[in-house]
Amino acid sequence: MENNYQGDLADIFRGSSTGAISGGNNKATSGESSTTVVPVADGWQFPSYPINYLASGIEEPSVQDFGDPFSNSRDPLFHDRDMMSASLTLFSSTKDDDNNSSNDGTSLFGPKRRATTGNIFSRMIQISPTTKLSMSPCDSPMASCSSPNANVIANDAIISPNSSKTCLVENSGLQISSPRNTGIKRRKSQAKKVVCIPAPAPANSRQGGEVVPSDLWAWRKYGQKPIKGSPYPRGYYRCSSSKGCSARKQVERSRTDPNMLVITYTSEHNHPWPTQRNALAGSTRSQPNNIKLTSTSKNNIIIANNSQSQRSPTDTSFKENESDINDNNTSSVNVAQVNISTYPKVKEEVAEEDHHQQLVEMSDVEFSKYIYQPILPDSSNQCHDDFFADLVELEADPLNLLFAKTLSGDINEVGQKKAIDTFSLYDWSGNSKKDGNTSSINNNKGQADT
DNA sequence: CGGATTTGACCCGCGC
DNA sequence: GCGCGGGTCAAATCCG
Repeated sequence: MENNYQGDLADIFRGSSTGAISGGNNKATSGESSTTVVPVADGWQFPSYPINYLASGIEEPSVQDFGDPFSNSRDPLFHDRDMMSASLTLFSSTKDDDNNSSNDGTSLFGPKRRATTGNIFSRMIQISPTTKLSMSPCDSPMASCSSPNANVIANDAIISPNSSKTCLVENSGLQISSPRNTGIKRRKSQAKKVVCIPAPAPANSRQGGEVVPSDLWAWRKYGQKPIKGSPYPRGYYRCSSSKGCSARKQVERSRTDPNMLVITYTSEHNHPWPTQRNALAGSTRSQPNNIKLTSTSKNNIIIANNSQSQRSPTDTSFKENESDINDNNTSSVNVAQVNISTYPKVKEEVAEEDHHQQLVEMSDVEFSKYIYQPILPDSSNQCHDDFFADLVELEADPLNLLFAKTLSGDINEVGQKKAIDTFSLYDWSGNSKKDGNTSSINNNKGQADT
C-alpha cells in the first residue's frame, strides 16, 4: 500500500498529462489503468482542517469566507480553500512561485488564490435543473462512478476515463427545503456538488452502514433510502454543526464501482466551518478512527470544471475539451486528473529532470511540485489558462484537501516527512463524537422540538 | 442518560 | 390524476 500511495500522487499528476489537461480527450483512455490494485490510501481520510497551512505556508482561511455558497468556506470538502492551497501548492508551479504566478494567467495555475473565490466544485457542479443526462452506465442522478480508472467530476458529470464508462452527474435539481417546513420546492434548481471518492472500508457500524469519510463539518444522518437501480442505499446527512444550517449531503456507493463513494452536497452551510477538531463531533459515530480505503479502483480522479456546464446528453466524451481548453474565453471543461495508480511511471518521468533526483529528500509539498511538473501542460499543450485558474481554485477547495491528503499520504510513503499532518490530517477523528458533541445540538433538538 | 442512528411513514415533485 | 421515486420526519433503538 505504501507504494501505492505514492503512486497515487504521482499518478494523479501523470494522469493529468494524459487527460484533459493535456488537451487530450478525456475519453481516453486510459483505460484500464493498470491495475494493480492499489489499495489506495490506507488510512486515507478527509483532512482535518487546519493542517496544511503550515506545510503550504498558506494563510489560514478566514471565517469571513463562509457565506459564499459552495465556493467558500462551506463544506470542508469544498470550502477549505486554504487547505486546498496547501494541497494545491503541489500543483502550483515548480518554482517557488507563490509570487510567480502571473496574473495574466500564464503561469501554470494562474495566480494562486486569486482566482475566483469559488472552488472548482462551485463551478463543477452547478447543475442545471433542466439538464437530463442519461448516460450509461450511470443513470443515477447521484452519478455512479464506475471508473476503475478515473472519475471526472465536472459541472455536470463524473466521467471515467473509459469512454464507455462516462458518468454524468445529472443535476436533478434537488431543492433542499424540507417539504414540511417551507413552501420551497424540492427537487428543483438546487445546486449540487458531487464528489466521487474512494470508499473507505466498511466500518463496523451498527448497521453496517456506509462509512462516510469525515470532513470538517459535523454531519448527522437523518435518513437512508434504497435507491432504485442501485444495490446500495443512499444516506442522507445534514449539518449538525450549526442549528439551522441547511447544508445537506447524500452519500452512496457508486453502483458501478462499489469502491467509490459518491457524495452529493446540497445547500450550504450558514456558518463558518469548525476550526477545531472537536467541532467534528457528531459526524458519525460509526466512523472508525482510521478509515482505510479499500478501493481497488484505479483511483484516477479527474476534476473537471465545466464552466458552461451544459453538456449535451450525447456528449459523453468530453472530446471538446481540447478545443475548449484552447479557448481562453470559454473553456468549457477544465480538468485535473488524478491518477492514483500509475505513480511509478510518473516517477520515472519525473526523474528525468534534474531536481527530481532529489525527490526523496524533499518535503512532500516540494515533492508534489516536482512530480507534477513533468505533466504540466506547457505552451505546447495549449492548455487553457482558465484551466489553471481553475486549478487554483482547487487549491482552495476542501475537496482538494481530500486529494491532497491522498497525495501527501503518498508522499509520506515515499519516506518523506509528514509535513502536513499538523492536525492529524490523517486522523479521521474517530474521536469526533467524544471530542465534540458540542455540535450535536441541532438535530436532536430540532426533532425534540417537534 | 444524552446523543446519534435506524427505519418506516409521510410528503412532494415529476413523469406518464 | 395517478403512481413512482426520492427526500425528510420522527419514534424507536442503539451506543458510549
